[in-house]
Amino acid sequence: MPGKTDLSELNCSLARSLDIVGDWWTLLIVRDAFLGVRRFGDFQRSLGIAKNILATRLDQLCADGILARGGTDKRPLYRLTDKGSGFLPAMVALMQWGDRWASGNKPPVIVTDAQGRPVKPVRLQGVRGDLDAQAIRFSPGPGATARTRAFFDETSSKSRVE
Amino acid sequence: MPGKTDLSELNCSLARSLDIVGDWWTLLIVRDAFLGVRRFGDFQRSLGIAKNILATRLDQLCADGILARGGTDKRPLYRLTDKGSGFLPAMVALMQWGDRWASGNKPPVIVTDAQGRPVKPVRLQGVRGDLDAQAIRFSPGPGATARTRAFFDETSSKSRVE
DNA sequence: CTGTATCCTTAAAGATACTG
DNA sequence: CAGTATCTTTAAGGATACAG
Repeated sequence: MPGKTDLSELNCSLARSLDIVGDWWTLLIVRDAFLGVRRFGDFQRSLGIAKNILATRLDQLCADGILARGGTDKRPLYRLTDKGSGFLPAMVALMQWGDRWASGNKPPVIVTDAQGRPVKPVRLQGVRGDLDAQAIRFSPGPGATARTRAFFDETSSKSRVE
Repeated sequence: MPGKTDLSELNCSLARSLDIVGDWWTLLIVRDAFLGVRRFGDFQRSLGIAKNILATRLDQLCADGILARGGTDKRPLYRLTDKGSGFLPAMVALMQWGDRWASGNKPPVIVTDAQGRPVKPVRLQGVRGDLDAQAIRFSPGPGATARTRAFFDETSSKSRVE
């Protein structure tokens, strides 16, 4: 993977997320953190990840403010920050998509509320209710670059022709 | 990246999702597809990706049933299938997380309904309303392996002690 | 237990040239 | 326009040994 693409250049919210949390191990570590894993060794055994890899990921996750170190210096605890906890909807949406579309088997993990009642499938909601892919639109936002605006102009003009 | 970790082994819904859609280019291609991009060349220019890389990703996305080829053989169109469209909640949740936590700038892309009304932040919903990270629980599902069950036993017993 | 420090290996990105 | 075919490079994973 030479010269790993600099996604931050792409001026895209998705790319910015992926830049932080968009590799396999990182996401899986976050998942484990949601499941209650706190210790270095527990992450390691749970994931079967090499120790040096885990160490760099944990460092990065702390640097990015997704995990915070607690406990003692010799025996740290890693726990989710608010930023990390805020990732829950995205993570569950990802899991649900996998359950729905990428699995012959039944889900290995069930997400419920504290009383064991099911969590509903994550949906997009507008002011008048649920929205699906046909019901939504994308448009250049306040942070859009000229390039992004040009992209939207071009894309929408094309869709008119097709 | 020698011997790219086989996530499917992990028996995790998240891992299964990541196995399919969990690399940078793939996600970004899917994003572009949601934005209305349909042509090989448009993907290429939009993403600045090498043609050989794009070709393999597009092939894989078709093989995985996320995109489907239309148009002519000489001039294919790539459009989202239902499986691909079903990824929308996850993608928007990822974008929203990036907007909220990984961005000093304002979002470059705004998601709205067809009337231009805003899409609400994606939230987890239980039977009684919104749920946050403290309000949810994970438990072994019907597809859980013995290993997964053991993991849950151990994790929950530890959290009692801490 | 929680890491560091090395070394090795290789999958995969990128560039480029070529084809129908 | 939409790829295929090579070739080269290199970032990053894995293993292992060692340290506080």
